[in-house]
Amino acid sequence: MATISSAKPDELAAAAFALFSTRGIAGVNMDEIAAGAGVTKGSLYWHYASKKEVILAACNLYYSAWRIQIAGATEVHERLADQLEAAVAFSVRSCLLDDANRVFTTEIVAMSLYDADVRASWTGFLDETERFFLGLTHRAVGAGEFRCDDVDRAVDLLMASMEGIKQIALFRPQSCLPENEQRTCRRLMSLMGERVPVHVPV
Amino acid sequence: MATISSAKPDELAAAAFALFSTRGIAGVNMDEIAAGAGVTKGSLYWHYASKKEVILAACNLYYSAWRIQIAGATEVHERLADQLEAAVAFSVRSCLLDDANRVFTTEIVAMSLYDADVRASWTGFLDETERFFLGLTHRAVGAGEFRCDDVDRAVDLLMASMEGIKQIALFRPQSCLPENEQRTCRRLMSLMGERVPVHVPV
DNA sequence: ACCGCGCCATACCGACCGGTATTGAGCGCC
DNA sequence: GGCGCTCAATACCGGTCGGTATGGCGCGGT
Repeated sequence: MATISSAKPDELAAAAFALFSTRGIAGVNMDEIAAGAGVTKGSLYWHYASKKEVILAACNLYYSAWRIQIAGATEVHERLADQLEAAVAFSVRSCLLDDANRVFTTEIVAMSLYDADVRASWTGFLDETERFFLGLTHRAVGAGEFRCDDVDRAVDLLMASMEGIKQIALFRPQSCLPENEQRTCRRLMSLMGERVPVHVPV
Repeated sequence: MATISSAKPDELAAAAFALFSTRGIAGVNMDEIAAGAGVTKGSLYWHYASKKEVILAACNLYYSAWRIQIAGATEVHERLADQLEAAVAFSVRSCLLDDANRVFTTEIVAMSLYDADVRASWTGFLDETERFFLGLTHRAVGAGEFRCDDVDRAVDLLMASMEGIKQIALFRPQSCLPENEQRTCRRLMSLMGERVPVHVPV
């Protein structure tokens, strides 16, 4: 058979992420993760030394997916203001509609309360997200496409609001309805600043 | 001895809350909860049928403490705008500085992912909190002390931001510094609307 | 004096789970 | 063919924890 083997750890991490994001981290044991990838626990422990390593690998998988998705959602737009709006819309959608996202991130946050490694991992992701929005907003403002008096304040509030929205959506299912999703996007954008209307030459 | 006994369940719940809020719900077992109240597990199970009942009792204790604290923080002010500002300041402070608050609520939110009873309990608390801020803001606006075009939007964003701030503070210790705490309060208030200056007769 | 009952302690069960020890199958290499 | 490496499967250990069974102790009622 001679499996190339280099992809196996990723396969295992993917199986772990799939289970974690539906049944939670504590709700899944190592036997089930192994079974999800078609192997047994003995093999799983050959690739990862502990459950925590599996969790951190699943985190990295999540971060990679996020990078790809938000890049795909924004890069289709030419104008920077549109990119910013698309990035916010993508984030809101994933907060409100993506149950896997909510389950996984909530568990990771809870785990960060006690585990410094997991906390460091998530801190890195938060930093990356913040840099993304800061950079995009600054560029949109610099290009004269968006008006925002205090970009740092705006992005800070945006980040907090999005985390809060994701959390509260668990308790307010009606906030996940399409019309409320759009309203949430508008509210978040109005919190950021306002678009500069395109100058249409006559 | 003949202990009055009526206070015992609350004592047990208080011991449970103290442990939950420092070491998490999953990190505390029934023996430790009982020991924290000076009894053994047998007694604990005489008062509560399951660990979940203990958890829900600890939740109710938390809600009661919140009611008392936020009432105490606001009622010292005469003007409604001041009350609103004090309520926001209290919430921010408890989000940023109160580790027990963060640990307990994060665990409850994570538990709500899978347990409908816990979720219902926390939903009730969120509703209560929202009603509190909606009512206070509406009254402040009605009394002409505060200007806010869309109270529903403002309170929605406020609730989301506060939950997000509490969560993100775990990963950004510097946001808990006093100067950043005040800045956060100002940002949240600016998100709500603006105070109407007191009319000082000359 | 006796009983019932509220309250508590002791001892224990059974299930679960992370992690390990051990063995073996396939494969490249000499 | 024999050796050694990689990777996988089986069985098992040690410990934890929620929950239960059972018995005891003191008090109030009669």
